[in-house]
Amino acid sequence: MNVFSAFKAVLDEEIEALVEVGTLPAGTDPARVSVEPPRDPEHGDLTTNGAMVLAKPAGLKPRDLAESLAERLKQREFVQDVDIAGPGFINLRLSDDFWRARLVEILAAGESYGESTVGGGKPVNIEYVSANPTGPLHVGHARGAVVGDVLAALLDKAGYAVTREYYINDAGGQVDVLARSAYMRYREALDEDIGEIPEGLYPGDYLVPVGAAIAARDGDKWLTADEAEWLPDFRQFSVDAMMDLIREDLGVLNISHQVFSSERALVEAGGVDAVMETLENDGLIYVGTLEPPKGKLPDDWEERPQTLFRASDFGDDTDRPLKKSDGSWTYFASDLAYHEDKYKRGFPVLIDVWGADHGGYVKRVGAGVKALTDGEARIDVKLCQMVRLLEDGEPAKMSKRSGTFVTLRDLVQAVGKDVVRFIMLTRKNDAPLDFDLVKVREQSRDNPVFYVQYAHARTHSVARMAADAFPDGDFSIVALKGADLARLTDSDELALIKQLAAWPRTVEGAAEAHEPHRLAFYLYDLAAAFHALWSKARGEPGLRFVIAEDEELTRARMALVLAVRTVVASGLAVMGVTPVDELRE
RNA sequence: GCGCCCGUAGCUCAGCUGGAUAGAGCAUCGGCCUUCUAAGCCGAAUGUCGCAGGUUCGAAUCCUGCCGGGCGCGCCA
Repeated sequence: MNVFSAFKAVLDEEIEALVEVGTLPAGTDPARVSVEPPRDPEHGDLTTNGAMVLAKPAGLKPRDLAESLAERLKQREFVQDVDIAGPGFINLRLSDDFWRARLVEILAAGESYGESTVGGGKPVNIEYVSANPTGPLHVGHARGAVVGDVLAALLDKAGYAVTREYYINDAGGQVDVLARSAYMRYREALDEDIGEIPEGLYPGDYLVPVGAAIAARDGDKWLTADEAEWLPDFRQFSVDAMMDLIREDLGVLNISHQVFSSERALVEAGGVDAVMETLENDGLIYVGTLEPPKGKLPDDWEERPQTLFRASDFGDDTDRPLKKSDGSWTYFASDLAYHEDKYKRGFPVLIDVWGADHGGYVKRVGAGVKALTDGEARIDVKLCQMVRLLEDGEPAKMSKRSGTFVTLRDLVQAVGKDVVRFIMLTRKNDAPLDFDLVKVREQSRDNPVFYVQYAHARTHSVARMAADAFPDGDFSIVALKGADLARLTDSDELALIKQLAAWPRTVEGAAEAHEPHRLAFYLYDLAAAFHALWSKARGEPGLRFVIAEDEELTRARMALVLAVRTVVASGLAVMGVTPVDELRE
């Protein structure tokens, strides 16, 4: 239950009632009215701006309208207290029993707590990673991979029908380079001395087994053949091999896409031609000459007419080329076809996760999607900034030979899947991220992964204490749902419950905003509150979770502890991080 | 030159789509271990939310213009 939207519904009923009695005019629209947690908990549990938002169109003073609403809200179930503050905020305080009932709800729901139906089963396509199939994934890809994957899980939890997709860029020139590079390795596998891999080809030794595999399959039949004969075959073979490699890389992060779309397949099936024809018929394609970019002119600039898409009619800064000088489609052309294809496959919401270096591309794709779907589809591009690898504050110098980069696999091997997944979400996607390989192994509050895991482990530690203190006690979740929760009376205990009850709202908010990093911040704050309560008992032994002489009180507090465990586990599950039961070695 | 992103405490960053007195970690200072794991907790101090206008009952948040940083800028993907 999202407490805030639940009470928004209550408020809407009262607004409607005021319309019926004539206090508010007919047609009053409560859409802009919000119910949220106040910034200062002293103000209550919930606050609404309703009186301020609705007063003006109704010709009322905000505080007068607030009075009318407050009178009605006071009558509602669970509302303990209502007051009006500042320019017209209505602050609600809910009964302690209402909050205690959230614990039962949490324990009953288990890890599914926080699931929501706001998505309404709406299909969402999220495309992420989509690295060129020319080699293993590196650290930069890891961020987009995690952001995309967790956003997908988040949307799923919020009730959307999510499809995880990977676009294989296998139609451009770079896969020909890949094929030629594999050919070198093929010759090498047949005992030819190839020397250094020539400039412009991929030197990585991950292509050695590819060359060897082709040699094993085909023998020396390609050695004397012209490039035109062997290239398509080598290209397909090595792209497939690279995609296997990439799938394995993603596997170490526990990421798997449901759909892999091939650019080449799209082009060969005539998908691009079809879309271009559509645009042509709509009068959105013409041959023209673009202005050279102002300021720094490219060295080889020469004016020439091009086939252009009228992107500037749809919000882009300029029109965009669709054909290369050799007559083949530009990447943009096939990307238009690809996005239209996604829309036609039934996705009104498209999310793309890209590296920030592709930022200049966002507008033109948005323009294309707008043109091709009559503005029906919504596209949101999440740009991921750089990841800086550090070692204790200094730029990391993880073993890298010249010409290679730190691979995703190296990173996961160094710190583990869970750490990579968590750390990648400790910043907004559009903020640069420092990933300190030393710090993430520290066991301190400075390391959010540890801190949150410690909270989860501590719930188990406390449970062991309880079992020791009451060898015959039943502290199972089923039993604890029946605990006498009225024994939870400390203000910090109740504050912690309220924080737990904010989880469904956090899920919905993060999902709607497409901001998975909010989960990491929520969990960190929740962990801090739990640790604080635990520590408070150090000074006040009566607050300890386990009270040896009072089993019923212990049971009530264990219900709270298990609820904390449940919500932390629920959050980590969305993040794809495995919770630990114990940290001590 | 143009576009996009960013500018919040000494440092690193949040700020829940416009709400009340702007928050957290690190660092600094002061407390707290015969312990439910001090791998931590509590408290103090810290601000021209880059600058200037505007919209609004209300702006770190939206609009405009500057300043500063990053990324990108026709036939790479």
